[in-house]
Amino acid sequence: MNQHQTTIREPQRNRLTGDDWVKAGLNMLVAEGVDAVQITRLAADLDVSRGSFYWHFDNRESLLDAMIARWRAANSDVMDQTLGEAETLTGGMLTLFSIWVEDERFSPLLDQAMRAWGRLSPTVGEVVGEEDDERVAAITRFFRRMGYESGEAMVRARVVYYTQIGYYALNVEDSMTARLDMLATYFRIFTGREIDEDEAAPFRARQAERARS
Amino acid sequence: MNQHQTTIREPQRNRLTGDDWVKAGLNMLVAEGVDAVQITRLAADLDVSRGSFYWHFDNRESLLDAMIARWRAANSDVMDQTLGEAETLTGGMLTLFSIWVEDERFSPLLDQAMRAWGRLSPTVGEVVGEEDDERVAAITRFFRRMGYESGEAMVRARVVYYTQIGYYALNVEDSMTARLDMLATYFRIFTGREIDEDEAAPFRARQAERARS
DNA sequence: ATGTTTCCATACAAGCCTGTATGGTCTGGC
DNA sequence: GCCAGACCATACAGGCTTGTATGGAAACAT
Repeated sequence: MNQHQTTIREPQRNRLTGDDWVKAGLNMLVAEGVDAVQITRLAADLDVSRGSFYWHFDNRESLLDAMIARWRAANSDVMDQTLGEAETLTGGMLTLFSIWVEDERFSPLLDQAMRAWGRLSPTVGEVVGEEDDERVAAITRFFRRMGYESGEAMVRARVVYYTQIGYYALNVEDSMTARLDMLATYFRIFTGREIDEDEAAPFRARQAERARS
Repeated sequence: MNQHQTTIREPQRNRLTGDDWVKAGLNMLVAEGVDAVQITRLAADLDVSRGSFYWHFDNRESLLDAMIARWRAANSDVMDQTLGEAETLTGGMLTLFSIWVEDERFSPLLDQAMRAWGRLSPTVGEVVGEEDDERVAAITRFFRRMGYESGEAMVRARVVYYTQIGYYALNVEDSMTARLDMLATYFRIFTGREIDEDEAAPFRARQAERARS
């Protein structure tokens, strides 16, 4: 700890940081959309007055900008890093499935909310689009490493990623057992090959366990 | 354009029906989301005063209800009817692709807007969910007719439909030639079989023609 | 042509949200 | 102890939207 220099103070118990407002904003974005991200409502949620907000931010616009930056920073390279370690086709695909259901850095709900926002805001749409492109590129590289021809790798990456997006866009809710029953079929469609059940066994066990808690 | 000496009584045929307001509402929904569907803004678009609106509708809520009903009615059974006529696997898949790009009854943009709305409104979400289920069921029946086993037919239907949804959710924009280049690959992934190029030739020609206009 | 119905314009009263202005309170360094 | 700065509360002005009330004009029947 520094002694004579001014140090960055720890957030006080009762006081807020700018990031608290950003997190509250993202929560509100997920729950009710951008238009519901209002200073008045966030202040009520945080149990504080609007006066606090205008100390941390210039205006509502700057809060929205901070929310965008936070999402982008949290998501960047997650898929690329995770997929980069995959050594087998089955392992990589299971990793891909896992990201959406159990990776802490990934939030499908926030993803969806950002996408809905991006549909109406060109600047947000651009950020989301870049992120999407990076993810598809990461999956494409994975398929290439697994020996797929360039064009096919790209189309397969798209089908996999778009299906995931569509899955959440449609708010599909089927049970974990139903999902695991379809696992081999999804794998066959996505890859054109058969899943390695020996390698999939731990994944199945882990997901079944997760479903119980 | 003064109107001082005008005894030329124009027919004033610009009177509106309730459906005009509904259509304007849907346009606004697509362009800027539900929260932008405001009586004041629609009145400005229709070049009329808000007084008109409150003659056709009780309040904003009833307009939104009418918008939902109109979307549902326009979409109902479209996919089922169109796919029901398909005799071959290639024919059916091409029909499926066509619906999204050239069927007048189908509007992917409105679809997307309704989905974004449904994310925030439970009642709308339920309507959209029912429509989605019907469409997936229609595609599943098609795959079954083409000889796929029941479980596989359902999963393939999902992959096809979710991919379409994801495709639009991501605002993908690639050229028609690029799309046609990937056609055979998409077909192979979706169906697990090879496309009948003889049957696909007219489709390719028609799409290439559409791209020029 | 005349009265009734249909459709629209205008004015007004609420309510909500933003941004600013200003003053209060808590915290840490000196 | 005291002071400066970080943090927050309160009050106010301006803008925008909804819904209602009410009068007027066009269309249509009789």
